[in-house]
Amino acid sequence: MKNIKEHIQEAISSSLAGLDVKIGLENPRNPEHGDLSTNIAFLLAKRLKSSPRKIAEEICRAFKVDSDYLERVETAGAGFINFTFSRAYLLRLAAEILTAGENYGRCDIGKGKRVNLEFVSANPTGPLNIVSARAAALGDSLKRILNACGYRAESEFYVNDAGMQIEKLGESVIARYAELNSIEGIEFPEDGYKGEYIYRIAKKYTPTQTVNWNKLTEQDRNHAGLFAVRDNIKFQDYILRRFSVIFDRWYFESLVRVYKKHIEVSYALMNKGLTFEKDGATYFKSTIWGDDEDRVLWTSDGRPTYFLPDIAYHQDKYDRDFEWLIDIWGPDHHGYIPRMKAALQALEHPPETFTVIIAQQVNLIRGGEKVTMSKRAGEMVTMDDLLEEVGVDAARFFFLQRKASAHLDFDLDLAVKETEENPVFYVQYAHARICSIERFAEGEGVSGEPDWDLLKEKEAFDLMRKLAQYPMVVESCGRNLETPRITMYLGELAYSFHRFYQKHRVVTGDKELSAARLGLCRAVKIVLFNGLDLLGVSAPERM
RNA sequence: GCGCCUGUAGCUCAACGGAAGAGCAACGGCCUUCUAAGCCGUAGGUUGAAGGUUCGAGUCCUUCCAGGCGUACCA
Repeated sequence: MKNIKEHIQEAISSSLAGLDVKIGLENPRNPEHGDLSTNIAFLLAKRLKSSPRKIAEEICRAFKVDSDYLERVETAGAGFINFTFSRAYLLRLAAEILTAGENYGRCDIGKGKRVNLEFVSANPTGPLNIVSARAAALGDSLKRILNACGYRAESEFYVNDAGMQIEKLGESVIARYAELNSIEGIEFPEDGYKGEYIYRIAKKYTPTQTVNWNKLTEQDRNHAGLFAVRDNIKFQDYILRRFSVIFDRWYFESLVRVYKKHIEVSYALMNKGLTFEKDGATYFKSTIWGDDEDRVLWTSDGRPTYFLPDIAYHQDKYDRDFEWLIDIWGPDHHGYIPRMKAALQALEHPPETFTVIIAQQVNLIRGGEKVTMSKRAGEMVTMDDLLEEVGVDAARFFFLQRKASAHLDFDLDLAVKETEENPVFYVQYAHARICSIERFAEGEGVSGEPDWDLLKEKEAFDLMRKLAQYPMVVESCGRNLETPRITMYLGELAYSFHRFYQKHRVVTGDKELSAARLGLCRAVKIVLFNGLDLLGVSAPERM
C-alpha cells in the first residue's frame, strides 16, 4: 500500500504529462479545505500562461479518484486543489497504527546520517540555570525527533574544565574553606563565584598536603578548582537525568588540551596562512568569512582562548565521522556564531554541515514580576529549583511549546497554581483516560480483532483524520528542528479524542462495536504515547 | 553606534510565502453512564507603523517605532 502523499503526487504528475514540478502537499488549517491541499496550480500559472483557477480545474478533471485513498478532489479559492481522504483509507490507517505501534510516525528523511547534537555545555562552575533547562529540553527532544526521522543523532555535553575560570573557581573554594576553618589572610576574590553552593563544596574539600596558606600556587587553585568541577558536574548530571536528559557523551575540554588537539588546529590554520600576530597575540582571520573582527586564538601571555580548544572540539566531532553538527547555545553566545562558522569553513567543512540554534532567554515571573537573576551576586533560580517547583513534565512541555528563537516568559506562580489546567495534563489525561477504558473493557470481556467497518460516527473519523496527520508533523519538526508543532498537535489530538469520548460510549452491550471503538482508542493511545515520547514527557496510565 | 531575537485576541503563544488559530482568563450550559484534569456554547483582531516584491505577506525586502540580549587577549 502506497503512502497517500505519493499516491496523490503520482496521480497529479501523470496528468501533468511530463512537466517537472515538485508537488507540495500540506495540511490545510481549515477542515473545510479537506485533508491535504496543493498550491501546484499557482506555481504553474506563469509557465502555462493560464490562470491558477483554470489549471486547478484541469488537473481536477484529469484526476482519477481512487476510493482506496480519496473520497473527493476539488478546487477551491483562487486555485487550490483540496483532497479529502476516503473512509476506506482512514479505516485502513487506524489498523496500520495498531500494527506499527511505536514505529508509527517514523520516517527516513535522515537516511542514517550521523548527527552530533551539542547542548547545555554549561560551565562546570555552578548549578544549571533556566536557559540550560530550556536548552536541555530542546536538545534532548530534537535528538528524539531526528532519530524518529531516520537520522542517527547523539547528544553531547562539552565541559569547560580548563582555563582561567577553573583557577578562579578554585580560588573561591579555597577562600570559603579558609573562612569555614578560620584560616587568616585569604581574601575572597573580587570576581569569584559567590553562590551558596561554594560553601557546600568547601565543606567537602580537603586541600593539598603541601598547601602554604601564605603563598597559594596555581596548583593549589587548580586542585580546588577541579574538585569543585567534579562536584558540579555530578550535580548537573543528576539534575539532567531527573529531567529525562541523558547525554550520550560528556566531552572534556581538558582532554582537548591533553591531546593537544587545539595545537593541531592552530597549526592547521597557521599553515593555511589564516593567522597573524599582533601585540604578542595570535589571531585567526575570521573576517574573511564575514565575522566583524579577527579573533584571538592565543593571548599575548601564551594561553589559548576559549575559542581555540572549542574549534578543536568541533574538528574532533568531524573526525569522529559526524556528518552534521548541531549546537544549541544560549542567547549570550550569538555573537560567537560567525567566528565558529568561519573557523569550520577555514578547516574546509561545508557551512551546511554546521547549524547553530540559539535558545533564547527565559524570564521567570513570580508574583507578576520578573525574577532578577545575577550570577555574580549568586542570586539564581536554578534548574533544580524549577524542577522542584513545576515538575519535569510541565517544565519540558512548557519549554517545547515555544520555538527556540522566541523569548519566553515562564510564570512560576501560574505553572504551579494552574497545574490542573496545564496543557500537558490535558494531553496526559487523554492517555490516562484511554488506559482506563482499556481496563474497563477488559473487565467487560471486550476483545478480538476490531471490525473497523462498524465505525461510522463523525467524531471517529475526525479522530482518524487527526491520526493521519501525525507523521507529517514529525517530519516537519525534523526538517525545521522545531518542537512546538508537536505540542500543538498533541493538544489537538487529545481534543479530538475527548470529543469522541464525550459523545460516544466506547464499551457498551454491543461487543462488536465496542471492540471497534476500543481499537480506535488504542490507535490514539499509541500516537499520544509516541508524541509525548518525542518530547520526553511521560504518558501516565492513571491520573 | 553595530549585530541578533521579539512585537498576532485581555494574558501566554501557534500558523513549510497559501485560505488568520489554540490554550488560559471572561460569560452561559452539561456528571444515576468507560476518569468533569472532560465536553458544548458566547465573546474577543487594522498581525507595532509605513512602503515594496508576489496571483497571494503575520511570514520575504526597505525604513521607522517599542522591548530584550550581545558587542573581551571572559567563558
